[in-house]
Amino acid sequence: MTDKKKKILKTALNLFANFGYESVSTAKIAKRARVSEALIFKHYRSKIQLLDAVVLYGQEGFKELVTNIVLEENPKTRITKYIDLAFKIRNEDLLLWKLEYKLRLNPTVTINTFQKPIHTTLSDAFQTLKFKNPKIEAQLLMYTIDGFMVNVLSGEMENSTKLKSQLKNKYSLK
Amino acid sequence: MTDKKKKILKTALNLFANFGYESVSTAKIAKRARVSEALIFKHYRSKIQLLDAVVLYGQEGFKELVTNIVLEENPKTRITKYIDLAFKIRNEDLLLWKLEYKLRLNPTVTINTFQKPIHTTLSDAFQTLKFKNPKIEAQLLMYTIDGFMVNVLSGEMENSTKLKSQLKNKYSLK
Amino acid sequence: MTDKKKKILKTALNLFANFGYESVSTAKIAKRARVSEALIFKHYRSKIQLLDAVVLYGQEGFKELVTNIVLEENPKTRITKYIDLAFKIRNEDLLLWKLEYKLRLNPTVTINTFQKPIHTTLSDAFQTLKFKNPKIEAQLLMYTIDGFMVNVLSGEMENSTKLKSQLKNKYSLK
Amino acid sequence: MTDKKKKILKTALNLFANFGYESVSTAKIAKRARVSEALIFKHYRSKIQLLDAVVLYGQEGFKELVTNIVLEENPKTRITKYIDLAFKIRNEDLLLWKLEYKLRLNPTVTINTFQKPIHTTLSDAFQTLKFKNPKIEAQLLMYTIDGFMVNVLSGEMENSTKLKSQLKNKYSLK
DNA sequence: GATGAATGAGTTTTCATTCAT
DNA sequence: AATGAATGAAAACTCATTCAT
Repeated sequence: MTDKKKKILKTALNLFANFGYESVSTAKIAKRARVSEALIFKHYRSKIQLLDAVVLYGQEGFKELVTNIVLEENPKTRITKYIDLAFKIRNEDLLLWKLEYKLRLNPTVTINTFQKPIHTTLSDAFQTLKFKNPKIEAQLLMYTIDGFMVNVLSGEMENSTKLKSQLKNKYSLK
Repeated sequence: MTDKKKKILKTALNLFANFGYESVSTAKIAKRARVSEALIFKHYRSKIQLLDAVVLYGQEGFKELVTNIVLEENPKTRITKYIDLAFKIRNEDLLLWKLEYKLRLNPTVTINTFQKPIHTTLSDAFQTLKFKNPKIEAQLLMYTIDGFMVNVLSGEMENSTKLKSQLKNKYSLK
Repeated sequence: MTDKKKKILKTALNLFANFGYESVSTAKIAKRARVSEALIFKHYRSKIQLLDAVVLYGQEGFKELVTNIVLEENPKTRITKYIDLAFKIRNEDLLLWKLEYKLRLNPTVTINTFQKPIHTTLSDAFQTLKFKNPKIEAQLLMYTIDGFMVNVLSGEMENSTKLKSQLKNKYSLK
Repeated sequence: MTDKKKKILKTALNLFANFGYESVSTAKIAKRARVSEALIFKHYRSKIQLLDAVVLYGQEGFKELVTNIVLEENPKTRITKYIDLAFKIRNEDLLLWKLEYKLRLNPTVTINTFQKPIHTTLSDAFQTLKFKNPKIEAQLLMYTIDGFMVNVLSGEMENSTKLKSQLKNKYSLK
């Protein structure tokens, strides 16, 4: 992957995440990435396939995070890790998350959200911890995190430390 | 408000909610509403002001729901009502919710989300019920509901009955 | 002629003269004249016919001025009157002149410029005064005035007193 | 500058000069120039900037003419050259003049009319020739030429030979 | 790999005009 | 006489995409 090809990808991620796929023209991407508009099409064939590539590239980052959770043996730690995920997004990952949630509400392109493996592994953890209805429990926790993310990503920064500890308390985590 | 003017508003709500503001052209709205494109601009001046009008029109509906919660005196019932809100969206309101959440992530236009009054009233309820950190508690509940909504609105219909009762259980509601 | 009909005419003159026929929409005229757009068409049938009416209305004013020159018996006074014409445009007539010259360069509508009678009467005056080539002489004087007008109307206010006396000097007028 | 880009410029000059900026649509220009409408905007960004470019392109031509007058040492010849300017417009320059005068009355875009340098150089000539009030004299001559131009450009072709010689006579030029 | 030139189909918006009341 | 509602056609401009080099 040449420098310019990568530059296009990163610029597209940045713009799509911040302004939405529809609001960003290929011309704008080209300008920001300091490449010709034609090059975008040489490398990615169409705007939608560029989005595809961006999403795929983003998913690389997510995969790592998910794996880290799924492979955690201790159920409490596993849940803790999941919760921590949302509360300490690395700056570089912020764009990925923004795009992810935008695409969930505006499914321009099919994305793999890793929702299912997360749900499975959390259900398993709750079951091991003898929670009633572990599947439902996992679902509810995931919703809470989703809701938190949506709010954070739309710009409202909360005092997340208190939130996190209170949430962990609910599951007797520290 | 003439029939056609209202028709434009409803059509716009429908299309904006389902496909997003950017993806819907005024031509498409006009066609679906069976009016001339020019009429949209006669009545609403610009596409963005049409969105404004749509949002305002939508908010009318929300106001009622929020009032119903805020005015509830019994704290337990108040929280229950809030939870129920998300779990039994009237079909006619579905579009409003879709648009609301789309706009939250893509703030094309400033919307009043009623988040603040809801938070205040829920905090108050939790305080009355002697919960620790009632504000945080309210916040977390709201996130859970938000997360649920996001998932529901992006098309994943869950077995919501179990979810609802489990969630209510957490707050010792029935 | 009703008040509103006249208001439309005057507003149209004002706008056409200042911004040009093409740049002024019937909507703008209606707004400024505080009448409905439809009324313009009730009274004048079309935008171009409104211009026609405006021009005709303007010509009323000109006719008077021209007559005043043509009927002047003394040749020197006649020429003097013509020169004075340009140098003391009444404020109310300014719009008429603006429109006149705009239409001369952009003949949207056929206008009667009174050029011919003026030329005839000036030629006659110069002949009486024994000028060589009185027709050409008249033509040249008319050009000078035209040029002066074009410059005045495009906003460049000159120290016209000196100009006038110098010009009159050339024809031994005072 | 590619062929098509130049073609657009020339076509625009032609149409703007003959029909006026407002009356000529970009669609018409594109059609006449046998290019896509989009290309106009690729090359010139907006209709008004196209006019800008046209004017700039035109001014190139004028600059030459003006220089030729200003650099003339002999005062009589200098004035003669100025007068001749108007009386023998090269066919290719006609469009430039039309546009120039149209824009003077309808200042859609700021144009450099070279009025000032011409006035200075003519004043100087008249002073050298011991005319009284050389500045005013220059002004009057310029008005006469302006007036002549306005009339010629609005289509009234006069027997200009006689006019020219009579005008020159006034300044004892041949 | 990279670009500048070019375009067809679309975008939002404005236009002059008509019609029912 | 006067208006508000309504429209077809056109306006300027943008879009994603192709192609020759």
